[in-house]
Amino acid sequence: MPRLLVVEDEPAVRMGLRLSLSRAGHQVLEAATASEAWPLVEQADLVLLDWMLPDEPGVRLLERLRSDSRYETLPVLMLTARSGESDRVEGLTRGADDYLTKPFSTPELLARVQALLRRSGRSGRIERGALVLDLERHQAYLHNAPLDLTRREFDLLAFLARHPGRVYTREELLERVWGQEFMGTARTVDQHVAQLREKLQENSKNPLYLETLRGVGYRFRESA
Amino acid sequence: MPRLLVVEDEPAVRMGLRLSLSRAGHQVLEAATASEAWPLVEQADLVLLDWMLPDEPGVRLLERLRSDSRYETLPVLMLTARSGESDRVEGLTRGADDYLTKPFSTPELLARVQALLRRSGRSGRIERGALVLDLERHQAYLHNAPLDLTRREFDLLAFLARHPGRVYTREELLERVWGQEFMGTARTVDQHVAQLREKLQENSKNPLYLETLRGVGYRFRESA
DNA sequence: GTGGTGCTGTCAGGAAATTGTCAGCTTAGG
DNA sequence: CCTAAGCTGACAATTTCCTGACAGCACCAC
Repeated sequence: MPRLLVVEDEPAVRMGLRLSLSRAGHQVLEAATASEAWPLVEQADLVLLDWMLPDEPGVRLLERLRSDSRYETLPVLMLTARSGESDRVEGLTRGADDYLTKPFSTPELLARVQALLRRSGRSGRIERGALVLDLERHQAYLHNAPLDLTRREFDLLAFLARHPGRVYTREELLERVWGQEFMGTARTVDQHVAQLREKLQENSKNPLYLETLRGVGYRFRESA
Repeated sequence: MPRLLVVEDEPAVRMGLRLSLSRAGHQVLEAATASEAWPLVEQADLVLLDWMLPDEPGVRLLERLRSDSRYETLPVLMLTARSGESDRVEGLTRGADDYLTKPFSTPELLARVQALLRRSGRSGRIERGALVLDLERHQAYLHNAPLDLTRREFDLLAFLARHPGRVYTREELLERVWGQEFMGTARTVDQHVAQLREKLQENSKNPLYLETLRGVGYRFRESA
């Protein structure tokens, strides 16, 4: 399920967006300001960004995103109350992927969101070599054969596969995949990695996908 | 273990922060004033900075940090009792990375601290000539070829490479890389330096990266 | 120079830490 | 009540880490 980050200071507008988007099957993260938004960006598949924010202009945040290699390709949909052509041009030249002028209709919003997600390839499909993860269906495929993964297994694999090469400690994984409320041991992660490795038919000593970094954590192998 | 520097003059608030943060697995350094804080900054991975301090405004300290090349990228989380928008804007424009308005909840505090630490660790890429350290991937490269470093080796190298030219005694290195709880010999450092030198293919007599300062300690060679 | 002194480089074995794996317990859902 | 998933503790297999010993070198005094 794609995660959308709504950055909008007006509570009423934000709620409206949340309702429309979550009803359409998206997961919605919210921020009222640019500074609130920044830490959440990492988890987002698409950002809906208001032009005017209390702390800094939306375009400034947009610039920061574009200058960060991690977010270069993250789709950003600008929202604005103004309908002036100049803003539109400015937003797009600064790196916004699309543009929506308030007030806008819900179908139009959803259509553009869908289009952007599809375009960015984040619509819920991660492909890493012979491994394909369909996030919408919660279904993994290996060499085009469906894999029978449990929820945790799938979530863990999807999380790691989202950022190949990046190492995550067990604690980070517990927090991000299990959730902050999880109160168990870090070794739980190992167990699920082992389970995944078996289903992915890989050897822990010579892994195709899930690498162990002794003393650090796990990472999804970078193919290139 | 990340080290957080709490700069806050109210003893009660400071204690609260210390408890919350240390319980979350962070190491906490404390300062009641800006002048107390300054010498501790060097040891910190993140600074939690109160807006108002007895000797000088927090933003002034923030400015000093930002104008020092060593601390340009050090994450700073501003704390303030005021909820006024102007302060928020001022703090962020002057270089704070995030912002928290008192009173704040512990989960929110921890979440923001986590996010900042993650971010600062990720953006970290240290390049020193043919040697590249990718902190995000926990992977070192020499002439673009990946190096197989253990955790300690990588941590030690990363620490030294972070401040080229600066000498560290064995005791300092043990404290910063191994942690305060380490109770061993200082010679342990030598062993790891030797290990690193071998993997970096360098001669201890004519080192490219890791220099010995007899009677003092080690330092990463300044290329320029 | 020469010799002494202290510091550093190096080696190898044992200690310690980390991870893989297994089996069993608990829980949620049907 | 049954099944599957999730989690944990225990143990084994590795790997990493650390230490003590010794050799070698730099620096100093003479």
